Amino acid sequence: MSDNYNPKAVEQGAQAFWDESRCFEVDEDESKEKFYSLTMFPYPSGRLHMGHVRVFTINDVIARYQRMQGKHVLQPMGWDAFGMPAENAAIERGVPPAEWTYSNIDYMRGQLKQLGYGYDWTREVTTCKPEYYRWEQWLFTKLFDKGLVYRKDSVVNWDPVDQTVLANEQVIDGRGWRSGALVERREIPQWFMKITAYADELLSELDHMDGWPDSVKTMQRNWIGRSEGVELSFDVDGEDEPLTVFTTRPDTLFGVTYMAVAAEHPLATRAAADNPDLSAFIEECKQTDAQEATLETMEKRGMPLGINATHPLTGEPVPLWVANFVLMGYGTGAVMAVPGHDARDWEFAKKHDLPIKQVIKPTDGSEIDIDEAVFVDRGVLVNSGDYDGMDFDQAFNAIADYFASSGRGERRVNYRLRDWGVSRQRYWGTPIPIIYCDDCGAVPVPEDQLPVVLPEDVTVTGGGSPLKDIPAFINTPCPTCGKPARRETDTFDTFFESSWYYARYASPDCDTAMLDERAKYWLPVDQYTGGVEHAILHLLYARFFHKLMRDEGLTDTDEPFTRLLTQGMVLKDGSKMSKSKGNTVDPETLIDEYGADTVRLFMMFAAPPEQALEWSDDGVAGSFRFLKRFWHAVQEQVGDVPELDLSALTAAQKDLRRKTHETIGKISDDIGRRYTFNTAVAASMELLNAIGKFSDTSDNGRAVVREALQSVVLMLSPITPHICHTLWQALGNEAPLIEQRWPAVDKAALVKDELEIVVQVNGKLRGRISVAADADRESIATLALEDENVQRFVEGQVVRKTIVVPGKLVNIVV
RNA sequence: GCCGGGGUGGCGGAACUGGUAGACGCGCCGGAUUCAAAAUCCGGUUUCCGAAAGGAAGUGAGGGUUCGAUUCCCUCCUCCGGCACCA
Repeated sequence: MSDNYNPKAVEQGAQAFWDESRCFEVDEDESKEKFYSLTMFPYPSGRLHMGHVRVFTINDVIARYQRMQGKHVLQPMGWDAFGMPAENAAIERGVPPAEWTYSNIDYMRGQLKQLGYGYDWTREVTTCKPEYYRWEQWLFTKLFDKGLVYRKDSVVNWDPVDQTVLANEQVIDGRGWRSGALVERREIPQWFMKITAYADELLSELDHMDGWPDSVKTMQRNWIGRSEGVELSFDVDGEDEPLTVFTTRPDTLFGVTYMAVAAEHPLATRAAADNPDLSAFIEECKQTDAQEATLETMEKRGMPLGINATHPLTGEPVPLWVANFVLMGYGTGAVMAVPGHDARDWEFAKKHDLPIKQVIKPTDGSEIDIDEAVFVDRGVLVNSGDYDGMDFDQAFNAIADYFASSGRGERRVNYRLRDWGVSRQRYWGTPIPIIYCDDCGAVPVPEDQLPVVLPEDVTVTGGGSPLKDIPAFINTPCPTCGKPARRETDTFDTFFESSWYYARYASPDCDTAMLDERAKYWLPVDQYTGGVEHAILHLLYARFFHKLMRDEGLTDTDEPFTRLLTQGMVLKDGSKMSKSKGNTVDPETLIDEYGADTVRLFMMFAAPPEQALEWSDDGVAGSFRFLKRFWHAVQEQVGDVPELDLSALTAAQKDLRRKTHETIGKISDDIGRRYTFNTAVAASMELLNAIGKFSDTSDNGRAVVREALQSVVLMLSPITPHICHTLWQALGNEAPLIEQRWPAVDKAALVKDELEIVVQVNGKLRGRISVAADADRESIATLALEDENVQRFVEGQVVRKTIVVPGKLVNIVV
């Protein structure tokens, strides 16, 4: 081995070895236990950023560790290749999106190889290729036949100057990012997937997903938002149809003092017809973007419609209002308002001087002033006619039963989750496989005409999708009747592609079906790693797609990802690294300077994976120094070493062996169970420090050091695989490191004769004592009291209690 | 606004099940080596008092439970992620 650590040579050597031995290419070997380890695939934005390096390293560490446990490991990589940035690049630089995307992929693939990740590149998947997206087009048409997709009007951000639909990201402070015009809400017809049909399963399955973080499961539960309530009807003056609302609080029904409908609601539209003020207000309500955060934080405004509904129990008139915080498309587009017992209704009533009625009183009998403060807790009904005195459950049931029996309402389960709108008015995406015929309506493209290929030779200007200007794409005969018809020009939401790619890695080259039998070997994914920002949308859509594919017979499992790790962001100076902030650090520069192992090591050492990681140039230099020390520590020990003689160990040799095997135990737990790679690295450093302090050059001394060093090389190999590959060879091992098993703990090495016990007086540390490992509580307590410093604090006091925690501490309470 | 997560030395973090707060690393200080510097090696490093032994305080703020709280409970402050068309 060379005298100095030369990362470039070491890394090229190791990577060449892995390439030549094709050790990361895997088949479907039924005799072996499989382990499918996956990261969320990257968008090919141009170059890798530190966030990529972090996820990929975390997952590579897990994959390599599992391989050392004897598992048959699949770790694939691919490209989430459709999306807006390619169109933006096309507008700015005139490069067609396809060309831009493919050249980015080529560059980034090279960067991934430099980092030494153990991918099976034969399974690479690129979502903008027809051989990939044809299968999601196929699935969409299957779901069309099953009634799981439908078309309805839905709200988008409309830029009135550019005459185009904007993504939420393109709306800055309520204005279009290019035109600067105030964005409007506009309704256009779009395709939807019935994810709500799977809401109950998506919710209940979470209870069994032990490998997912509780925080993610909680977020998904809240997102799905199952609630049990009652749907009830209010008659409206001058209308044939009653107004239907859903409420989870039918017990507060007597407290309804007004109702509110969305600006787009037909009742509002009709009332505005001969009321210019109202009409102007409704137009104003539409002058906002379509984001929920905007809606929930903006000033709550409203205006009376001048129409009354009739309270279904009291018969009293209830005024109807139009309000900017009620949205068409959420439920029925109308809500009943109970200002006494709902915070938002209370504020609105205060502002518009609407009556506030108390119909619930606290269970503890205390008095409240409903005019001073809203009361939202469940309680006992008052001012509610026959229902007075009932508690929540009694009132809920009684009122629900009354409405059901009178045919004016029914119990209903409601979800916060809405169906998934998949239409995008953009070019660089999967064409939605639908043909519109004047006679036959919307017709799915037949299987033998798939894929609907996206033309790649286009000019993107930013003024709407270029597909609209390609007659050869649009004009096509109706598959049903053969008459001239038109293709859909919208494309799928890019979440569509990322909802099933994990399955396609199992059957990447299958051209007869979406998935084949190989998928049943590899699925589900055992380990999935990606950013927390995907905790809801991507992970929920992927779970939904898995169930859709299951119901098509393509897989036989219910959930796609067994264990989930959500990693934190990479920050610099306290904020996320981003081009716009100008605080990025280019991984490639660092690889050039220090090598991939240093970058990988720093990433794993600087923070636990789930936390945000604060970038530090000094920290990277420190990681490099450690690898140099590691290199020299091994260099000092190369050459043959005698067999370890366990029967003739000195106390110091026993200590180092104990440290070695304690460390093996700790790191196995840190990497295998806890995923705290930072403490695994720290433990390796401690062991290496212990080796450095050990100066015994006797035969047995050298044997003990060799055992310790070999253990460090093996245990750091998932994190810094290149240097460990080389050091392993340098230590005289014939078989390559990549074929080695994880080291095992020798329990005999862990045995201790004496333990150090901490002595507290009134919970404060006052001394330490050394006791025999098998000492009983009595003798530990006695010994503790004898300690000189302890005596000072106990003297003259009455010992009230002595708590002995075996192996840990004694607390003397005086 | 709603949902989820964080806040510990000068800095990144450790303390896993309520039991020694600050492992490991960075930075800094001192020393060795060197003509000198870099690199490397050794030692120190929460704050305050003390020569030391030792003592007091201390985990965002305030309160509570406990022999004992960074850890559990309540209230609040603050930062980060998500909120359905960024990926």
